[in-house]
Amino acid sequence: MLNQSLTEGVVNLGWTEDRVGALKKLWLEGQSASQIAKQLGGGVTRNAVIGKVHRLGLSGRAAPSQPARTNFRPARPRPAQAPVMAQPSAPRRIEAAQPRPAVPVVHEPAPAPDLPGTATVLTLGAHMCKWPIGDPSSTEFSFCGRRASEGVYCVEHARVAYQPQVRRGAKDGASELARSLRRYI
DNA sequence: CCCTGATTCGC
DNA sequence: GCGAATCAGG
Repeated sequence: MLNQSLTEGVVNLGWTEDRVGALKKLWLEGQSASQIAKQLGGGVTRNAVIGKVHRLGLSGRAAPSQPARTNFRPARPRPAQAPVMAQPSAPRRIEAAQPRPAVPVVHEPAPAPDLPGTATVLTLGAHMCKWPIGDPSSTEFSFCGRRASEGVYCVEHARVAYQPQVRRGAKDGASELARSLRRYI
């Protein structure tokens, strides 16, 4: 069998129509540049993907993972490799953002305050339980939201929050505490 | 420190 | 045209 695996590993396939098509598809699906780069393979980096996306004019999609930065970056103060003189008659103009269809802002419906973990920082009222649910850095983060009775927590969470003290000296008190806390994590 | 996209500019 | 380097930000 002849060697047909010379192209294995890191290879620089160009932007064939196939790959460009895949890029468009994945990008429009909302995949991040790094994810796309990973799937395309061929040693393409996320920078390459982003660069291609811009060249294709695909930038600014419906569901960007994160809002792009708002500040304009002044210039790139890079340690110049060669002291080439600047072009006097070809100043780079600051291109204003191209007019794009305004992105409709979707408002979430008010969550039911009955179920724990449905109150967001926006909907959390004064008398709602402020026990955190989930990872605070996640978009899924929320608060318990039930009626607060003991301080800022509901009855159930107040018991956890205001545990007076661990009975030291008790047999295996630590694991007992851990067990009691486990259901709240 | 992880990640995101944006931009510049040497190649 | 390409993409590394760099930036700004979550």
